[in-house]
Amino acid sequence: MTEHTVDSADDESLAETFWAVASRLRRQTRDSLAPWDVTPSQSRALGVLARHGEVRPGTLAEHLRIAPRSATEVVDDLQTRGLVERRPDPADRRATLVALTEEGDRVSTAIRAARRAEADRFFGHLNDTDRAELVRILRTLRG
Amino acid sequence: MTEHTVDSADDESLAETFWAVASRLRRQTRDSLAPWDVTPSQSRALGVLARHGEVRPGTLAEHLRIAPRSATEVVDDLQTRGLVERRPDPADRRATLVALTEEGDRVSTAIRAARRAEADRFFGHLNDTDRAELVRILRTLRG
DNA sequence: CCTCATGATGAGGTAACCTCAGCAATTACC
DNA sequence: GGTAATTGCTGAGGTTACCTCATCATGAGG
Repeated sequence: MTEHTVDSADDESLAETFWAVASRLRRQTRDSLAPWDVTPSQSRALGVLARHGEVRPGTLAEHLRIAPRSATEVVDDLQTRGLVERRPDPADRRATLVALTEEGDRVSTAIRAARRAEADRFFGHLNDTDRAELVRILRTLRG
Repeated sequence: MTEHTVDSADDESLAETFWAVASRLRRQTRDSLAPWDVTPSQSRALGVLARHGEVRPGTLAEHLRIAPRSATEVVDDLQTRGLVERRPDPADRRATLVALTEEGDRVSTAIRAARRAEADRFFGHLNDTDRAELVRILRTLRG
């Protein structure tokens, strides 16, 4: 009875295995983000902002591949935490621009480092070849 | 402006790519399950029941790698849909056994086929070698 | 029997999405 | 230059899939 009681090799294989990995990664990510009180989806948004500078919510949504309405939500959360601010888009008065605050910038840098460390820990069990293979295959699947 | 505006190669790479794939797969799975009005997590539970026969909620939880309380929930849902039934465990009067009903059995068989087809469609872009590689690597990561 | 562990579930909560409806500003077209 | 359609954002409200904590019954060991 010491056995793990986890579906293993007998299984629906690919999809099932994929999800098992996904949920392990999700938990680990959540934990590694805990020090900043930032959720995974918020951290993804911070990443986009750090990479692209100020963007409109709709653009953010495209980058994150979520519905525009959902981006509004993430921005709301980040704003209450003081990590981003909204300002009017001078080019279109319907639109808003979302930008990192100074603290948002600091936090996003810290998180970037932490995420890198975490990814190393998670994917570090793989040797370089396997890691490269994995990226390549996943890129194919991403579509 | 026809461009996809999607973070591509410039990226946090592995983890990000992984999640992009995950969400594509999630959507597709959801859609492919629609004909039976069954959610992904329910279908996973059905799969376990089909493979292992009647089990206690707690055991189901272990197989699905979720908290026991959450298994109760999935079982509730499946029960309202008439796909599983609960019966007392003759060996322990605290416990309950969850088993597929006849319809649950039929549905789970159908779903198994559909999921296989769907997985083929999704992972079918890969050649056999890549598919094998992917399984192997994911198994390493699953822990 | 008395205590402690275990199995299930009620209560209540969270993250991360979604759709649909509505308002405001812009653009397209005659 | 005036109406019509479109675009950008957000309120309202919903869903899925989880979670923890508390409770209650039963079981197992001393």
